[in-house]
Amino acid sequence: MNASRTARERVRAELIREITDIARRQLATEGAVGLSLRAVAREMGMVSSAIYRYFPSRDDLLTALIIDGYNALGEAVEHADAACARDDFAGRWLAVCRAVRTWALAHPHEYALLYGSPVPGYAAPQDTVAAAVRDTAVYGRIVAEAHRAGRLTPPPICPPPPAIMAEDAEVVRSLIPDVPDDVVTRAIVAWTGLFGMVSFELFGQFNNTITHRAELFDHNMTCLARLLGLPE
Amino acid sequence: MNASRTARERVRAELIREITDIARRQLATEGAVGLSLRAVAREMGMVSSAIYRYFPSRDDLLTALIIDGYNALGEAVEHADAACARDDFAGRWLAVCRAVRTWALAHPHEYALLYGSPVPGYAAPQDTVAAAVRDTAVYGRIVAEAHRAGRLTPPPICPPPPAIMAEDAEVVRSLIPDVPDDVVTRAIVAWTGLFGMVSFELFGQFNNTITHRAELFDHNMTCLARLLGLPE
DNA sequence: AGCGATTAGAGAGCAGTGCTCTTGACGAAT
DNA sequence: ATTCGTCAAGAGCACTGCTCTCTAATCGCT
Repeated sequence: MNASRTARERVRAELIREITDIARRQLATEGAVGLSLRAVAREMGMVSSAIYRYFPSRDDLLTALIIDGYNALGEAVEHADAACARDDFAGRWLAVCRAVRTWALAHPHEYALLYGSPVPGYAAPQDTVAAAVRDTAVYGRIVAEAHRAGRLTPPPICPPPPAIMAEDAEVVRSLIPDVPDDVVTRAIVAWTGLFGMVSFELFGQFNNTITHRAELFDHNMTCLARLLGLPE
Repeated sequence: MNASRTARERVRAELIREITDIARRQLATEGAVGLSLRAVAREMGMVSSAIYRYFPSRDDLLTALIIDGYNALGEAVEHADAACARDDFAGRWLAVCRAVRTWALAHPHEYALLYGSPVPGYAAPQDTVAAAVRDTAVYGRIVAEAHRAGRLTPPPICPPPPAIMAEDAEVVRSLIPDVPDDVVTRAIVAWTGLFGMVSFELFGQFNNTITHRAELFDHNMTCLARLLGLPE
């Protein structure tokens, strides 16, 4: 009985996989608003209403794609970090930044789904936040390890963070353990700077303006690394 | 004859204004994807097809809203800058940053239209880029004036910008005149950092994580100002 | 003042969407 | 062998952007 149940479950899981695959392909070509359940069904040779057996609504399909996207980006970031020497903290940071940019350029619509304007009326369920921190954790680990190794020497240019932010830092601390508050705030500056840069490039803010984007990206990420206090 | 022509033109302009007003209100409540020409027509007591006399397509209406948005943001930024002492460059930068954030929080959907994921299949026409640089010009002016006044003393932490970027800097130079390349690249770091921060807050990346957002924002913008080399 | 040309609005209609409900068939457990 | 839950299918609702045709009003000019 158990075997038969899993047989049914298996074909069900296979169908869900196929649906998300087709949906991801559609997302890549048409974007999030062009994602159509009917089109997915058509491509599968199903009738549209049958899809609702597997995803109760379009938003649920979007949620699945979002989680997949966070995991794909997280994986790319983890690989980039793993390929570096552990004590080359600046190199790890730059590798992580490049991995984010490369993945985003390769999957622009998925990136937009993760870091672009939220789809109105769509509230990201709690499932997504777990996947969302995957890449952030990598990069928090780099900062934390650099700090622990005594290799974090931030230039004395930032004002001390307001005391009120200690609580927030508390929440963030699970991602960047055992670092002082001012390291946390600098890390947030670098973090938002990274994604601000990638988003600007991807969302067209550099059009007609900046052409040597890879070079500028590397340079700016290095500036942020210095602000963070990463060595070299 | 001129008067009568303008009579017709006037009612036409009035209707266009009314359409964009209703559309903007709809945008504010429903978001860009919820913007419906039929709903606008319904609210105006018109039939849907009549709208097409004024906006040949939904994208054209969106374009009008985008241009209006850039101008509204630009105006807010200009006002914030104008309220500061001309030689208080750090104060002007922070005021501009706050103006962007305040405007974005007050008009989240419009901000998303300007700086969020681009609507797929929608290519921003050239008209929008002219309006888009309005706020950027303000902020480039602050940096340029600080540099000209000899008040720009960037900390020696950034590597020199790659020579290849000189051409890009050339293009940007109209917005930040008469500054060396490394000032331009630092300015881009600060610029992307500002919008990266605002976008993260608005697009939900700080949810369940950072609560004292105004304080963190001010602090981080000050860090970026120091990186830029703005005094005080 | 009146006539021809231009413009505005109304309505029907097409193709597409997300989603719901009902119907009939199949396979598994009793 | 029969009951029961699952599944695909189809019809249908309300909505979208957009195009067409037709009518009525308005404007410019003689």
